This record gives sequence, C-alpha cells and structure tokens, in this order.
Amino acid sequence: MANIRDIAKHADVSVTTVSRVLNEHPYVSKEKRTRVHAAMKELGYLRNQQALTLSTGKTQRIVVILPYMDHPYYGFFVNGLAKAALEHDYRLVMWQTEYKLSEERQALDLLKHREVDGAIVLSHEMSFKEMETYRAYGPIAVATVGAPETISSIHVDHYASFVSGIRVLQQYGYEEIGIILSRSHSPSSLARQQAYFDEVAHAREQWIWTGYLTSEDGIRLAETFLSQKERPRALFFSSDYVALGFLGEMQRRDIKIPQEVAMLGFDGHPIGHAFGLSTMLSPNEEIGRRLFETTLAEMNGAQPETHGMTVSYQVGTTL
Amino acid sequence: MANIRDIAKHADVSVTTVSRVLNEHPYVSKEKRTRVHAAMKELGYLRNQQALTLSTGKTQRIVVILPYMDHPYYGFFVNGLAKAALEHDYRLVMWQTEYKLSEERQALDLLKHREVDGAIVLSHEMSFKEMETYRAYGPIAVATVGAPETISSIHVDHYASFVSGIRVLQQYGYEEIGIILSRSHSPSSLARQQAYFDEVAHAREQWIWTGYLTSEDGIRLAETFLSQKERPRALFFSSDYVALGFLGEMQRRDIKIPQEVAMLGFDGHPIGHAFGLSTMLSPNEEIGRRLFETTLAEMNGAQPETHGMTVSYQVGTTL
DNA sequence: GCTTGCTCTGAAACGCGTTTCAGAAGATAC
DNA sequence: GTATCTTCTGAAACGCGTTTCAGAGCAAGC
Repeated sequence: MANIRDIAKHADVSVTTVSRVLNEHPYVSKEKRTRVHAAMKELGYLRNQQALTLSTGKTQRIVVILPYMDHPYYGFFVNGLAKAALEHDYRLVMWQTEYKLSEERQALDLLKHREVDGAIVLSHEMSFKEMETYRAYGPIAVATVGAPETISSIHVDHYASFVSGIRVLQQYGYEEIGIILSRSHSPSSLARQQAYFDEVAHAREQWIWTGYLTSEDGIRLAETFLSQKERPRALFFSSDYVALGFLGEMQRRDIKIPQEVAMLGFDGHPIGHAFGLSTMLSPNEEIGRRLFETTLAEMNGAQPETHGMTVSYQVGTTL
Repeated sequence: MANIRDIAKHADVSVTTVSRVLNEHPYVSKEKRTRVHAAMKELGYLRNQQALTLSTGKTQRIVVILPYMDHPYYGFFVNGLAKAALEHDYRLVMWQTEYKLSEERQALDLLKHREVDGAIVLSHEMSFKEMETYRAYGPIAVATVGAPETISSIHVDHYASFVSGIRVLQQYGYEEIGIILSRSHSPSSLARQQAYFDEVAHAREQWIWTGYLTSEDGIRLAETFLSQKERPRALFFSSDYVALGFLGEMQRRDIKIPQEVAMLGFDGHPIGHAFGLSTMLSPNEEIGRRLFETTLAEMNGAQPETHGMTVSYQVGTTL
C-alpha cells in the first residue's frame, strides 16, 4: 500500500506538495501537480481514511441509537437519516440497544472515544441528566420530548398529536375512547395519557392499555379487549403495527370494524393503508432528516434546537 | 484531552508503560500500574479510538450495503447482523444504496480506504466480477446466490425454497399457480422462475408478475390480477408485504381468500401472521448472523464460505 | 561462580495525512 | 531601485496509541 511519502519520493516532491494536490490546494505548479498525479496512478495510491481522521479529528460518522433496527416504527426515521447522511457524506453507525441502558452507554461512549462526531438517539432509557454528561464530547439529538437545552430535540408533539387524533374520533361521533400505548413510563406515553384525560370526557383508567409494541402484541390485545365487560367504542393506537395485529385478529374472529369497535392508528405505515387503517400520519422521515441536519449544524457551531412536529389525519375505513 | 504522553509524564513512567497498562500486558510492576491508573483517573484519560485504529490497522467496523434500511424485507437480516456485531464488539456502518450502482461502489470504496474491515452486501446491482475487484481490500459476504469462490455467500436457496413452496401449494390441491416476483433480473427471481417452470405443469409466462416489492405494489397487483381473463388458482408471492397489500385490497373488494385465489407468502413476517397469511419461513436473522460471522472468520484467515439455507412452511389460512 | 531465563522499563520508530512556518523566486507597484 | 505581493515549496511538528528492540536487574539452575 503506497502512502503519501512513497508518492512524494516517486514524484520527487515533498510530502506537503502531495498533500496539497490531494486536497486541491492552490499554489502547486502545474508540472508538479501532474507528476504527483502520475505517481499516484502508477503506485495505485489510496488515501488512508484512518490517518485523515486522526489528523483532522473529524470522523464523518454519527452514531444512531435505537432499540431494534428491524422494528418498523424506526424505519421512516432511519430512512430520513440515511438520506441526509448520504447527501452530506456522513456515515451512519447503527447501535441496537434492545432497550438496555448499558448498551446506550456504550453507544454514547463512542463519542467520548472520538469514534463518532455526534449521536442521534431515537429512543432511550437513559435519563436526560445522564445524557447531558456526554454532551461535552459532541452534539446529541433526540427524537423524544423533554430534552434539556443542551440537547437538540426534533420530535412528534405527542400531546398535540393525540389531542388532534382524539378530535378526529370525536368528529366521527365516538365519545367512549380507549388508548393503546407502548412502554408505560416513556415520556410520549405520559403525554398521550395526559391528552387522553384532558380531552376525553368518558376517560377511564382501565381503557388505557400499556405495553403494546408489536403486531403480535396487537393480536394479544384482541383477546384482552374482548374479555373486558365494559368496552370503549373506539381505540386509539399509538402504533400502526399494534393496530394491524388487532385488526387482523378481529377479522379472524369475524368481528366487524368499525361496527364493534372503531380504530385509529398512528404513524402512517403503507401496510396500514392496504387494510384501510385510519391513522395519524407522522412525519418521521422528516424528523430523521432534521435530526441529522441539526446535529451537523451543531458541529458547525450552531445552538441546539428543539422542535415539535405535528401529525395529520389519514382517511381509512376503520372509523 | 489528555493523551497517553500526558499520562506518562504525570505518572513519571514511559509512554510504553502506559500503553502496556492500557492493554493489560504483563510485566508492569504493581507500583507503576497503580501510578498509571491514578494518573488516568486524575486527568480523565479517554483512549482515542482513531489513533488506535490507525496504529493497528483494524477499524472494528463493517459496512452493510442494502437498498433501503426501512424496507421490512431487510429487517431480520439486519437484526441478526446487529446482534452478532454487538457480541463481537464490532460496529455496523449502514449504507443505503437505493439500488444505485454508484452508491454500491462508494460503499465498497470504504474498504479500499481502510474505513471498514469488511463488507456485507444484502442486495446488489453490481456484477460479481466487479465486486471481486474489491476483494483484495477485505472480505466481502453477500446474501445473494451465485457468488464466486472468493466471496462468501450465505443465502436462501431460492430454487429449492420455491420448489418446496410449490409443493405445498400442490399438496393443497392447487395446480394452476402464478408467481409474484420482485426485480425481474435478480438472480433470486431467475431461480424462482426456474423452479416455477420445472415444477408447475400448468406454468404460463403471463402468470409471472415481476416488479413487485412493497405492499403498495401488492395493492396495485390486485387490480392487474383481476383484470386478467385467465387467472391461476393460487399465487406464490416472493414477499409477505406484497402479499399483504394484495390481501388487503382483496378484502376491500370483498373477494374471498382462498376461495377466489389462494395465497402463499415468503419471509414469515409477524404482521403476516396477524392476517393468517400462509407463508414460507425464511431464516433471515440466522443468515444475518452467519454473514457477520463468516466475515469475521475471513478476517482471521478463514476461507470464504458458501451456504444455501432452506425455508419451512408456516401454516396460515390463505391456502 | 557462571549461565540462563524471567521480569520490568523506556527510547524510538511506526501507521499516515495535515498544517504551520519559514523562505525562495518572480512579478508588480511606485 | 526598492518595497510589496503573489506564487510555490518543503522541513518539521502534530494527532496519538502500538510495537520493536535493547538493556538492566535479579533469581534459579548446575
């Protein structure tokens, strides 16, 4: 593997000159420039990215922290991130945490050890307080709500979004509403619950189902739901996949939707569209893109940014 | 940021000794060891991963090349990869190509520039011939069939798998079978077509539909399918998501499955289970894991490996 | 008592590209 | 003719951890 010094010797110039040619600096005579190019070609020179990284201190990498890479919920985010990263010639290092705090720490340690320039956190168990201790080593952007000033946050405003979803349900005439949430202690779930109690007159504790993340969970939910004596007339799901699992199971049992129970999803996954799922369209790809861009901006000196995004209603046939 | 030389000075030892402590080499006196540890703690030493990488030539990173990160098809693969990578303390650099050859080249260039130690290719437009030109710079493993000896391949044996799927359909009494494929020119599609012609007596050219990748495509397919005069009695899909899109659209039109047309999917996505989709279960997570492990093994001197995996039938209600 | 071997230590070189600084040569300005 | 630019060049230092090599001190073996 030829290095820059070999090229210099071969072209009979200094290492500095080779570096200048490599970086297209001005002030290199045409003659030496061509000699360097010829030498690079002849020796098959390939710039060692590691050396560049060590020298400049910039890795051109960002770590993306998320619980599961194959969970469809994160698909749009990651897509937006990937597109933005590609455009700016950045690489994405994916770190799957499986909701483990220890893994989140390891991922953020990459920042400390200069292995990445920044971190994007799509979901976290870690407290913001602890997360802030990593902030000194590089910009951090989260897709969740409640971040301190030092940490950028581009998130869905879950409160406002749930309010608008509930309004949709009410417009369709549903007053007795239940909600299906993912992890009960997450800030988004808390915001959703708050919206539920604030907006639904007939709100009931037992009409809040928590711990539903996957389509399998949705199947399970059908059983639980049907075994309940007093049931709401409509269900507002925090995830399309949970809603679809539920919908499939209801179909299997020949229970009519929305006659027996109306359904409103959340996310706007294409597969939901195939089954006519009414849902709240979440701009997750846009959020992914902005998460990247705000991180990049911070690396260039900008201040952390907080921005809440809202969702829109997508018509289906389950209301 | 304190570096190893600062620590050495502070602990009044040589740089070598600090490095030895860092790497837990033997032959460091207890006394100096504790002095070094104290200095590291006092100065808040953090090892610079970049320097380590440059020095050792090992990046502990592998690039994963795939068309779209949010396509559910790749979810299981990526999950298996992520788990294996985590276990071996490797980082995954994801490169989304959107089926562009130029992006595949850029991704493989990471290998040339020593930015990653190996590459895992889940899907590619590039010819194997071109891919082999990158082989000198590090191990490459693909999830597709037809790789030359120098490139590891852990893949689904699409021919055998399609044969066994067709046998399942035939056991259910279906003789007039159509197949739904993704990109027509891909090796997997060719293998599937071959299996189709070899195994289905009533095979017809016009019962092969190509260009169907997403659930949206599946919705589109319903229209196309129904507008055809002579239709097969069963459809074998190469993707669960396409099948689900089709299924949803058929439901919307109140067309009974399997009475009007039987359906067999491929992959085994949980969401298919919710809708009773009969499918061929593909060990994609296992493939992901093995792709990583074979790459790791090659980095340690092992020979490239080729292995075809087979699928099993998962009972549903669409047959 | 001498050889062999083990434990411990550090200087220097290495991986490799970038950047700073000093300086030379030629051109332009007044 | 002198001062001031502009252009071009390269030596050396830098980023920072690892590895090689040479050597010192001390214990065990015969």
